[in-house]
Amino acid sequence: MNDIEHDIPEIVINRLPLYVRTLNDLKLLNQTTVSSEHLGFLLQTTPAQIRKDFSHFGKFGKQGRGYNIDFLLDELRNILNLNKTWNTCVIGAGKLGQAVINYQGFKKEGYLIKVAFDISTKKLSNINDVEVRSISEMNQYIKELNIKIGIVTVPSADAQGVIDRLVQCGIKGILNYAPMKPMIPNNVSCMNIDPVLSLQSMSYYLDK
Amino acid sequence: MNDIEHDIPEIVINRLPLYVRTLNDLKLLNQTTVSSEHLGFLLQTTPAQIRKDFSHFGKFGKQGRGYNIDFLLDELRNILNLNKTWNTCVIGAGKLGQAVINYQGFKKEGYLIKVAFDISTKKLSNINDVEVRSISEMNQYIKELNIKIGIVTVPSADAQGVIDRLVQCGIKGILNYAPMKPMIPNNVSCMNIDPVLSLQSMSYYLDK
DNA sequence: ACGTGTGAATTATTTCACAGCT
DNA sequence: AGCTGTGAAATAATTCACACGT
Repeated sequence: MNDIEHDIPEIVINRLPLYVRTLNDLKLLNQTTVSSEHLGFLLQTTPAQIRKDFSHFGKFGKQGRGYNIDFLLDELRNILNLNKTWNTCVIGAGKLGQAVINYQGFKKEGYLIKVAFDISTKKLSNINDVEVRSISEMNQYIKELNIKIGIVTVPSADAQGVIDRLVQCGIKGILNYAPMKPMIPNNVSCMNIDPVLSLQSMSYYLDK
Repeated sequence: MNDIEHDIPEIVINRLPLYVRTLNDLKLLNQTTVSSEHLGFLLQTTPAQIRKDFSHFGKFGKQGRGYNIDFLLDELRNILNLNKTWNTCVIGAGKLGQAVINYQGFKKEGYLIKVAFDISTKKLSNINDVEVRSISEMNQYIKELNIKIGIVTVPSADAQGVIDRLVQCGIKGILNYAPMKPMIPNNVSCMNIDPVLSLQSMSYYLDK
């Protein structure tokens, strides 16, 4: 390959955040360099895979010396567009939505929950400093607050409708907590979080 | 292939719960049969993949007629060991742990949270009818209550220690909410839930 | 001597395409 | 006519292995 690589496999993209996370950990331990061997050990993967993954984007290492952690981190964060903050909103202010809003892990990584929406006008209030607005005001808020990511925490039956509206509002990414597979246009990306599916996959192995 | 197939790819196992979920949805709509074509449409995958996935386990369909939903569901649920309930425990009774305990989706699918553990003796009490016990009593409770799955909701720094203890207590499956990749012996299975990783992968596509 | 970057080889996964049953 | 189950073919992903720079 020569310069800029096109159409990188999704499976590779999905591993990059793991590298970022582990490099952050190493940095906190005052490490300055790391080899693909060591990174592979920490992530229980092969050095070859790590080097191959990086090779899609450029040459980040030094032969005989490994990778400079600060440099590699910055490169990976740039590739993933993490060197900026992203404005998000939560749709569904029930128990799950409240838990998501109260979770501090998003903000820590630059994903800011700017507003929440719910159909019920009863629970219009604040959750952990996040205003809860009527779902009818979605379009206005998403545009005014430059929100690019929607976090869906409504019941399964309502999720497709909510997602359709989000897409119409110009949302570019959806994190879907509803246990269903939404239909999404292919200029919008979507990741699904369903711990029950994980438990069910796991159950296959539990009797072995 | 002939009778019982060995060593089925994990990627296949991970898709089975999606089929189960969708078949349940169809059942609620009073459908009695489904083709791989239709199931593929609902899950945005190819009919060939679905048929190939099933073929690892047997012949569940009828040529020219598709699959009987009740029959297929029962077969898939048996393969995944879902036709029973699983006892679980939650380790970490902080905000995240409380949210997990309050989430009704686990019980609905047969994953029963029988007890929670925490180091802090201050918060020893009940969360949604689930007793919170000291982490020092873990071994005793896991054995007495026949708990096979541990749901880890402690901070990242404590997770490996907790997981090591769970493994020593004979736990067979771990659902890990801590944002780290634990070291696990290979007779124990582990699935990780980290919504931040999903957002970070998604961010790659948001500028495209 | 160490460890990256990368073509080539290997292995895994998906898709094709069609014989055969209902 | 419709649709499964499955070998064969095609594509994708991983791993090997080594030339080469530090």
